[in-house]
Amino acid sequence: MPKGLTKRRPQTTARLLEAAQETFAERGFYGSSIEVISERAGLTRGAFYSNFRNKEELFFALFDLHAQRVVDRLDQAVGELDASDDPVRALFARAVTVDAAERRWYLLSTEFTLHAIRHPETARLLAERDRALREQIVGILARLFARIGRRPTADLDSLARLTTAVYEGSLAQSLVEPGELAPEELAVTYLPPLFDAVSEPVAPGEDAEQA
Amino acid sequence: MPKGLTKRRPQTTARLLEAAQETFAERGFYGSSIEVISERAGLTRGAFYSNFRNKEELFFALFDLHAQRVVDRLDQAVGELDASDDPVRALFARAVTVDAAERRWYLLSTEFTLHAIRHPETARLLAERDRALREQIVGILARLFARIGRRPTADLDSLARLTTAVYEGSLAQSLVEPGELAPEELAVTYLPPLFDAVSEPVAPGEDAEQA
DNA sequence: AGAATCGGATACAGGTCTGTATCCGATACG
DNA sequence: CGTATCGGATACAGACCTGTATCCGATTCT
Repeated sequence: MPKGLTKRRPQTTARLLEAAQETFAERGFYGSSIEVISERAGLTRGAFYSNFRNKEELFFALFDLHAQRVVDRLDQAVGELDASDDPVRALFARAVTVDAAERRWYLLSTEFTLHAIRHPETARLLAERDRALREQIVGILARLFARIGRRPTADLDSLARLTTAVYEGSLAQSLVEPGELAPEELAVTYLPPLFDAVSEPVAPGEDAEQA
Repeated sequence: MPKGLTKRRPQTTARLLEAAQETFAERGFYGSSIEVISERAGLTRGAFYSNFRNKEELFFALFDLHAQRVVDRLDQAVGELDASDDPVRALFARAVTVDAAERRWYLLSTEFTLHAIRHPETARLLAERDRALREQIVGILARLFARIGRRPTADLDSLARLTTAVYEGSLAQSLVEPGELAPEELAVTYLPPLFDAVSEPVAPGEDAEQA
């Protein structure tokens, strides 16, 4: 519950996050010292330590930002679903855009995951974050099925895992072989029929809601 | 062309490589200092710098060792191909074993690849190594097709790339979801029919060799 | 056996990074 | 307007790590 001159604070935090994003992109997680990040933000390490406990916490802040962006985009896309021929395909085509920022994030999170594998405490934190994000996605999937008048026959959590795996796997391949494969292609092509296969139409009468 | 007491040399080199493997497995590439590796080998940094220029060169030495193992295993498996119902499947089932060492190597090489992405000079060296390995594999694939009396209709280099991609992609997934998916499964299941699809039988009369 | 060389140990110089403790100007609030 | 607090800067202490230069015992070859 801080009360004081809390006006400059969010500004400073934002500048650090911005600088971190750029620095991580150029030099990776290990290669980015706290000093360089702070300098890039036009601040000193003092400011950094006043805002974050360490570099890991900084990464997690970026993680949260990114997760929010993903959820927002998916959420909005589900909300704007039209009654097209293949609504699921339309959704992925809209929501799954792999731009430069997305590629950068993939590289960073991969590096961080490898780091976490060697540091159990960090791995715990990361897994918890992953879980929370997946939970959000499960909610969106549920809304999606409701929206298209179908009921999933498969476990939504595992479906969320698969969706993520396809997306990330495709991204990895397109990084290794740039130009050979559009990163969105696998998801857009294979997920719609899959979603169809793991769900069934709801009977006309029943569409009551339950949390 | 060294002539002197070259008898202890290979011993020392081997001890350093062994220690590097263990240390990298426990602490990753970045996390392993040359000092720790040397100590683990029961030597000092002096010995290390007498045998390798730096940590990267050490990694590449491990790369060569691993590549040789892969090539040997594949090569031998092709040589011992029996006239079974599905020879390609039999080959992959034999040659593609994903043990703990293989998983460790995957983690290490992935970390190193990310490192290389940020260091163009290193990336060049890595790409060159990859190319050389792929060349070996192309040779093996050629022998394989000859052995089963078929002629490839697709570019062997791209087929080698795909094979590697399937293998590594599968490995990545099985690391993320241990127990859900046997790492060999995708390769064993999907590659045989694929190989069949990209080749045609040779006409009975013609089976002359050409380098 | 002696000379030349090799291989690894030791010592040195330099650089980088982290985290903390302290300080001081600025601001909000009474 | 004065005071308490906040936020960032500065300074400090300590830990690593790399690469090189030098040294010395051991060994091969003649």
